[in-house]
Amino acid sequence: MSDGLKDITHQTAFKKLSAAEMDILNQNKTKLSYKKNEVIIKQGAIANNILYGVSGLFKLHIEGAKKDVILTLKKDNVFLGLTSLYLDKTYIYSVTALEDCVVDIYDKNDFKKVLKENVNFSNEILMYVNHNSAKIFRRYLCITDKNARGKIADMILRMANDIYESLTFTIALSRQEIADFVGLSMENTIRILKEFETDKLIKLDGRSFEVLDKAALEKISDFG
Amino acid sequence: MSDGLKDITHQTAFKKLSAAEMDILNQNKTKLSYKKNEVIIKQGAIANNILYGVSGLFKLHIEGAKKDVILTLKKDNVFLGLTSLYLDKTYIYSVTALEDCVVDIYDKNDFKKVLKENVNFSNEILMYVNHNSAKIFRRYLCITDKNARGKIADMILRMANDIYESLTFTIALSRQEIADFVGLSMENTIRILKEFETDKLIKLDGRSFEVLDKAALEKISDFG
DNA sequence: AAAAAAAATTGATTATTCTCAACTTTATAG
DNA sequence: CTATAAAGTTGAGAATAATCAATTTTTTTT
Repeated sequence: MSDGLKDITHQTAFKKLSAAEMDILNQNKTKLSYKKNEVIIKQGAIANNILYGVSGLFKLHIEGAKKDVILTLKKDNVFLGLTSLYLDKTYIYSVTALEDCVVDIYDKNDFKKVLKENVNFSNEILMYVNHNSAKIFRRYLCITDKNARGKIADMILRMANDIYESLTFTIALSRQEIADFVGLSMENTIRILKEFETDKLIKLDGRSFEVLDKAALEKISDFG
Repeated sequence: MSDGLKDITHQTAFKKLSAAEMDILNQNKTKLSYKKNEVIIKQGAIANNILYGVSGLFKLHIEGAKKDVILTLKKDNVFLGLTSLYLDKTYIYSVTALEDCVVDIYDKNDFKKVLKENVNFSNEILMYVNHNSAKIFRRYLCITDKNARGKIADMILRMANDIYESLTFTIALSRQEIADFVGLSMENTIRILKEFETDKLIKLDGRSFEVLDKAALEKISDFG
């Protein structure tokens, strides 16, 4: 189940930069703190910035006609909003803080300037964007190929393996957000979670999760 | 409905290269023809190459546990397999010819070499990968947010607007492939197509489609 | 051109998931 | 610490989509 889904940190990109190039990035840099549930990037807003998540947990999501769809979660030391680098005038997804967090905000044009100067930096960024694509491809497969139980099992494993890196974790997502993440109704999501608990696959207490039978969850994720 | 989903051609990337850099790419280049339905890139194979689709129509798809999931279709003058550039040892999706086609095959290491040398080329490639991400995000939203009728309406509009650029077209996909594209069962896919025909939204004759009421399809796509 | 195979279609049934409504628990505000 | 709001839970019924089976049409092969 660890098909390279864990986010790679983006710290190494900055190491490719000279002092002068860092100065270009830093001249218009702002550091901001956001509280839990605050919107950091608003879908549809003019994309003037590239953000770097210094600490915290981030939710990337698109507001659909009927649902809010969570594309992915991202931890600290990752770029946010890279997709709008060359492409769009506006951000194509929103980013919301799932925990209190700190974000460095760079000017997009400064960013582009450095990208045009430093090929190693550029290639590093290319690698991250590549990585994001691969991640979303796998998410796409998951949501299309799996039934509801498989989706929930996959979500639990992803949280344990990639986000919290522990079989015991307190999830930052509400039940509604879990539903938005897996693309199911909240009621169905809750029912399946309870079912997993009854079957002794997990232990639940509000938002605290404990994976009791990882092998069984993997089986459900793979074949469900 | 034209939210920048139409593929941008990748021709301009080559214009950024010097003669010497083109030589690097061309030294190990092969030009191959594929017949309709031939597999060009096989998911899971060692990713030694970057491909450039010269002519034809390409299907990018992932073989899931139960279903074959079509990620996207691509026309001529686009790179194929870029996602495996820095990331994976193996291709994460398959590419199959939907029409007879011609493909230039580049060595991945030559490609990387040029990327490391030429920042303009690198930025151009970054733009394409960006663009692909945006496309798949929208597909992800579509498949999660829309009901079956909405998905089919969206598919028809995508074909008309982005792939065939005409309200009248002969689709290269079988009914099963249309189902794989929208993530529905083949039977349900057929039923909804027939329903649209009965409702005078489209005219169907085997694989030939004619969009009769685009506005209505857009409404179904947006609200369905 | 006939036979065989593949693809497309249709109907009936089953399974899955969603929606709605009521209710309980937890969190927040005064 | 009570009142109020928000989040989480449960059950019943409706809606949606999948599956299975049979049949027709189209395509390919001989």
